[in-house]
Amino acid sequence: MDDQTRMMTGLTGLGGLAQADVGDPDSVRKQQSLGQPQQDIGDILQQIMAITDESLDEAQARKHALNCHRMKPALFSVLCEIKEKTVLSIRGVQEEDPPDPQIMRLDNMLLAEGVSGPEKGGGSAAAAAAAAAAGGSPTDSSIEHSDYRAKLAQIRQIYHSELEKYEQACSEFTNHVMNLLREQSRTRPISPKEIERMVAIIHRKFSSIQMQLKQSTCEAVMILRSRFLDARRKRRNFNKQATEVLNEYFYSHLSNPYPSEEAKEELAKKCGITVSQVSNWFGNKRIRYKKNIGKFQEEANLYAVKTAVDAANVSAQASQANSPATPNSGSPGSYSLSHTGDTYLGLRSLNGEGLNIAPPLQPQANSWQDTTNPPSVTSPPGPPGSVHSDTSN
DNA sequence: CGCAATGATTGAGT
DNA sequence: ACTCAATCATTGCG
Repeated sequence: MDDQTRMMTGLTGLGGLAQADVGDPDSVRKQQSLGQPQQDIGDILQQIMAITDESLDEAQARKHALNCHRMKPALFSVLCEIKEKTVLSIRGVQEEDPPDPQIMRLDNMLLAEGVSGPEKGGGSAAAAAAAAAAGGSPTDSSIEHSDYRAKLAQIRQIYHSELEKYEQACSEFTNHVMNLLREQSRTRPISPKEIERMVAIIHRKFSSIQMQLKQSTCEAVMILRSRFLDARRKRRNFNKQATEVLNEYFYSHLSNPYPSEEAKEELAKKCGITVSQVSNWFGNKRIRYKKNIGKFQEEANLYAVKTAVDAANVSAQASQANSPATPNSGSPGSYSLSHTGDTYLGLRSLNGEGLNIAPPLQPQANSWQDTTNPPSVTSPPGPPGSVHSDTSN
């Protein structure tokens, strides 16, 4: 619209034949037959109104006539001239097309979920991770697994077919517009740049539609995930052996039950769970132990005995190998032998598995539970004392 | 079914 | 980044 008005004003300002013949047909009529302006205007209106009723052939004929009009080249050059003056303002409008961060986020997520990536690649990886996190029976999880995969595949299929549809529609529409513009470029100057710009506009419109598709696909995947893979829903108790290993470590480091990263990895490997599961376990254990020490008394004693026996076995073997070695042998843990509650009997060789990488012992007994825990009423003599007394026999 | 146990998550604090 | 504390959601037992 803006272009058109500019052209018109430009034409009227030029004067001469070009204006009279082509730019303003009304004035032509005025010049030729001033006597009957009313009727001429009526004619023109009639023609304009009739345009929509014309058949395609008639329209083509009219177009052809216009293209062959003797003044057409003149009009064209005038239009070019006008364009020359206005082209700068057009140029300023374009640009600004960095990859939309939101669409990138969606793309990344779809890729990560295996919806938009290569077949089955990401999906199985995510599912495998979920299975590992579940840590439960493999048969059970693999059933859910395939269920999840089937649903994911369904989503993927819908996504792809929709995407294809959009892309097809987009290219069809773009082609249509380009043809239209090319056709029009015979009568008015349209640079390839402008066609490009128009195409970019169309693509932007379509990509916003595409983003909606991606967004809803993401939502669907999220729902599916929460339905199938939410760890809370799929919680499995750790197996007995794993719990035992974790408890052994916990009670043998009772004064400082904070396994280092290495220790966590070791424990994770031994238990067949992930490091973060080990962290979770220790977090839960610490808080629950602290909350009700009395309740865990029995457990603590049990593991104290267990560890003591293990340690005794190990030390027996060790003393066979190098008998003169002192029991303490300068280990930082050994000084707390008396009453820290840690490392019963000061023997930290825990199964000889290399788990003795625990952080340095704290001189104060169980300082980790001192924060909000007033000497609990429920805990009789405190765990360390009883642990020690039990094992020392 | 109710309940305790338990693994995971979340939000605040450091 | 890690821990704590509270909480959620599930499991397993009586």
